Amino acid sequence: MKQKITIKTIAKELGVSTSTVSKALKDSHEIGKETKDKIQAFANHYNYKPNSLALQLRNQKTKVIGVILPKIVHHFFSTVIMGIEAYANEKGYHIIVCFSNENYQKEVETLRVLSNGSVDGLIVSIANETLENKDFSHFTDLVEEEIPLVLFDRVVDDILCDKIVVDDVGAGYKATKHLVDIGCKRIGLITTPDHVSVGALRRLGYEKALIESYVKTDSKLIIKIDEKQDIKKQIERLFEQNLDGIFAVNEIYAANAMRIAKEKGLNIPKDISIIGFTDGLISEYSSPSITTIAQHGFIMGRQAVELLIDRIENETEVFTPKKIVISSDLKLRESTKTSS
Amino acid sequence: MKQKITIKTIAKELGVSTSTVSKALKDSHEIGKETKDKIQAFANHYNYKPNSLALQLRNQKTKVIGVILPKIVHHFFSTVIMGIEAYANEKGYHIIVCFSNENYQKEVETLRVLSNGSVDGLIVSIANETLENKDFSHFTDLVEEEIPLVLFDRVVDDILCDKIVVDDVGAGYKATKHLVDIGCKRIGLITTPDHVSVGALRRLGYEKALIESYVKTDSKLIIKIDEKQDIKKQIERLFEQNLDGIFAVNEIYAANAMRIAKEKGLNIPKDISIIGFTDGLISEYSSPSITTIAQHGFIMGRQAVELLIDRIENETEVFTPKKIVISSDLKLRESTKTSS
DNA sequence: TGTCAACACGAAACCGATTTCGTAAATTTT
DNA sequence: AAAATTTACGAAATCGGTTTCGTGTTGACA
Repeated sequence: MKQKITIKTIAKELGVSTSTVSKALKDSHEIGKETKDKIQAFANHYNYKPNSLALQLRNQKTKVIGVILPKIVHHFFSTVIMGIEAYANEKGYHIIVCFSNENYQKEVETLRVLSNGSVDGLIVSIANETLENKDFSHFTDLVEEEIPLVLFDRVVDDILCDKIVVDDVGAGYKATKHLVDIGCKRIGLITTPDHVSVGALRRLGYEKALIESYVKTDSKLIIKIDEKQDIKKQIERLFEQNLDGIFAVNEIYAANAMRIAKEKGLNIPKDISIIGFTDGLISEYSSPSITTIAQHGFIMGRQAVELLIDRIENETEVFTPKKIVISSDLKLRESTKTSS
Repeated sequence: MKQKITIKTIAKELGVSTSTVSKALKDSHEIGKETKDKIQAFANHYNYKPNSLALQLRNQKTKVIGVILPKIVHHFFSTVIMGIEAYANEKGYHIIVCFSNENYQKEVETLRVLSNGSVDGLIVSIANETLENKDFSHFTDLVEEEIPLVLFDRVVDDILCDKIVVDDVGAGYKATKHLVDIGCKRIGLITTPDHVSVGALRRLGYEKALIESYVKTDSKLIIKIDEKQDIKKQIERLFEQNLDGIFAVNEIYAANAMRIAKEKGLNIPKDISIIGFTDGLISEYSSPSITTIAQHGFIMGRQAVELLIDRIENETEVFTPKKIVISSDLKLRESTKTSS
């Protein structure tokens, strides 16, 4: 890189002190008009830009927010990023995005690297592996250091910090209830292993809806996907059961289920109704398009960063962790019957 | 945030100088074993982490790469990010991701903010608006300052820097040629306005394939989508023509085309074959699944960052801009006939 | 016992800014 | 004309590290 022009360069070149340059560039009244003009013209001509590292060091704040996501090739998470970035920018912050790739070690490492002054605060959605092995000390350490932290979507109660979550129970309930309402009697659930909290919560909603509607729950109708194995094969086993409705806790599962149903010659939605989760492009563009729970990722991201910036800028307040629940809507499309 | 523990704190607490602490923590031979142990134990106990801003300032490098994308809720771009992040991490770099949202002003602003020392180099895919109004001075300024810059996918020749592109002409040719080969006679093209270079290039490939196969090109078969208006309506107009094949320059256009074809009662692929671009989830999960040009975003990202880090770490070399062309493959699926 | 090297550590400069405080010169006040 | 005040600028500290260059204390050797 070319030798950057600094305040020192300008000072030497114009035969003044660095303090004079600094003040002149800030249009301070302390500096005479002539000197000011001279300095400003010079700086302008050579396209001087103050070194942000120096400023960050001096001001003890970076105006940068760290974001750690389990993955990015995923409609929900990329939508959340958009929400975060939009509001962050509005407030003069930038975001540095990292990915844990659902990997515990990488999450620990990334957290370590980002928590050494590079960022003013962090927004994180926890990696699956971490949720599985239940070791959250890297997060509690962070809380200990009082580094502002907001968790979203995948959260755990043990970590004392602000949280933004979807009303997963409510969403699971809404979806299942709708299936019941349109006349489904045997509703399958395609979910994640129990350690993924969102999956477990959505299942709770599913069960609640069934119980409330006096529909028998049947563990044979519930299938927990192990993502390390072939997803489609696992879902196929669900179709050995007699089904007239499916609630899948994400888009991919729903799309897979739909494909299998078609392969089996079932008509969607006449023979079987399907509801997914996450209102992504698959749901929108597949045919039939998939009725789904819309998660409002953009709003979640925005809320998360709003909360975080509030923490960063109002440190003085006593700390009482907030938990914001974002409600989610059922978006009716073609994969569900319109009524019984 | 809690008062961070610094080298100064440790020095004062243990009654030594900061230089001693610094050296002790680096296990320098200059420091006696006893002192070293004492300092290391103390630092360890209080979980001392060197302030990265201070180091970056001193070393005059940040080990951070800035990435500016037009959008993120997009399979191709998020895949590219993965590729960038993976290799960057391997090399000890972090990435700070920003979005132009296809907006010229935001691109200028973001570039300005990132080029003041926060990053060692930049990877950018140019915003549509910028391509349209053809003002690239914010990029040429960057080149002027000799800040390492790599452009990918959406590039322009006027900017003298490294570039990673897809072989868009070749890809367009491949797709169209395949349609011809399976017997399509009237092949529609759904593309972008001309200022989007990738769209224009893919069209070139399309035309080349047709000419080569002695198929008449017909401008009525080519439709340029204005994304500010309703996409589906625009594509519907294409169906007023007699068609037996469609090449769409992205997934969304292809999915829309497929939906319209279905609505018109056409059988895919019997009545009409469709090929898309970008191997995203839509192509994979729609039914029929869409034959598509796979862009290898991960590889592109990786190549881009490889090139960039090479530039960053070997500044001494004379600068001759490289242009790497990533070839793309046709991924056959269900939306095209298997043969004529 | 004087000399020299090795050892263990500290002072100070540096990275690029900001900001407080001090001060010479100019101007105003009395 | 002496005193007070304003003007216009510079010196130096600071942010949190690293690194070069001393330097005082040992111990070994002649």
